[in-house]
Amino acid sequence: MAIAEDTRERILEAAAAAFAEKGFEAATIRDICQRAGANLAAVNYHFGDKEQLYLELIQRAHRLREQQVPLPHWPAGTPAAEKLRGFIRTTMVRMVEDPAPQWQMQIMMREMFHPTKTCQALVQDFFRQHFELLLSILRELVPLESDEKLHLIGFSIIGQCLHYRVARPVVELLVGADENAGYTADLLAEHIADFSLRALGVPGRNGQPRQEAAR
Amino acid sequence: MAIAEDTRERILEAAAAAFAEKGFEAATIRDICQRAGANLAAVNYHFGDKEQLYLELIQRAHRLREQQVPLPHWPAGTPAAEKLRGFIRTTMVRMVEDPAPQWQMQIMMREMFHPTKTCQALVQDFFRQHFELLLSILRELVPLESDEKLHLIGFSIIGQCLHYRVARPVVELLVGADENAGYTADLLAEHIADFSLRALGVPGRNGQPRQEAAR
DNA sequence: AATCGTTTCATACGCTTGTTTGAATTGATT
DNA sequence: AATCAATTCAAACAAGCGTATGAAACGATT
Repeated sequence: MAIAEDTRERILEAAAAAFAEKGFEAATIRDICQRAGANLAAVNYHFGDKEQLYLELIQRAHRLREQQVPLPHWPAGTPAAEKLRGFIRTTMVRMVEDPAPQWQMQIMMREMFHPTKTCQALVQDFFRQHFELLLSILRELVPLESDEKLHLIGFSIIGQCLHYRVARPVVELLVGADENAGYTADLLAEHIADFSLRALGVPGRNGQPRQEAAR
Repeated sequence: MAIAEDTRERILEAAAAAFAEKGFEAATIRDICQRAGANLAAVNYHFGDKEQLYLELIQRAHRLREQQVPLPHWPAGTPAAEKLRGFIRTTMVRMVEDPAPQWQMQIMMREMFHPTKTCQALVQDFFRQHFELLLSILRELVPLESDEKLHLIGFSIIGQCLHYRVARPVVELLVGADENAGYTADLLAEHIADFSLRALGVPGRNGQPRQEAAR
């Protein structure tokens, strides 16, 4: 019983790594079971089949995301610009950092771009949650813009963040390994926030710095 | 002879579609040959094996890109801001529009994010070319910034563009099918250019419009 | 100590994949 | 009309995949 739960857990761990690395079809049950030190038939016994194993993993990823890197929640009166900075920072931590095993975000991404019917709903509201929060901040920040314009602005911000997850190999190739190594969540988040707030015509933290700032 | 060249060509066409849709491993030779109306063994006969067929396709994509949507070239004295607008517009056309069969960009992308050793070099300088051009424009636009900062700015711009290729399913899901249908290369390019130029502190076309602009 | 439900294991089945092979077909050249 | 290289074809191959099965091993309960 205790042992059973144990191999179940080991399989989930191994599957997480495998699915994140190679995707659903490319990852093989044989590889997963070998990494988990379990028998080939273990997946069938504990989960039924490959797809249900994957489904359970997605649900787990969804749950863990919320616990480990919750979306920020601000006290009333927080300036909208500060909220945007917080939002971007949280997003970047989720994108590039490794506080929890990073297979979670990796799988959510893969699931979004190559959807599996089984868990569309789950992944959908994961992204919708983020987007709605971002929109509410933007509405506060530039109340005069139309909804359509706000959507575009939202994508401009998300696009900047996503780039460092989705195109990381390209980034490293273009700036070199050293500079790439310095791209921490904090550094990137600050740049993206500065860039975006300026684009929105919101003055920087100390009046309007920049020009001449970095060297 | 003439017939042989013909099936060779048909296979290349079919393979382009298949690889772009499903990627290298997921696309099957059987499917490709069926679409091409050729025998299963035709790939082996004309190309040797699956990988060499893929390689030939990448080379072709690389060549065609240059011909069909060349990077813009400006007369001396063109304002840097105008160059940036042109660069972004060209990029967006390559990203979302379908002037040539769009498998070309699709395959280049896939090759970048899931590299195949065989054609790293080819794909690398495809991206490097773009990036260097963008950097040269930015240097002209904000000459006071350091190279590191320029890299970040470059990624902010590319990230915004890439988003509409890489995350298009998410985009459609978040704004609905109607609004998504209105996202032409022109519309998106103009937004991204406005957004980015403002972020760089470069005044818009007519002084400093925006706020109250779109409705 | 014997029993019984739970979990592991080795093995095999059916299917799809990329690749190979040797015969059939074709179309131009002699 | 005969010949011959180039091309097509049906069929088969080994290898890998997800899944299914029935026997073995295990642990708690009687």
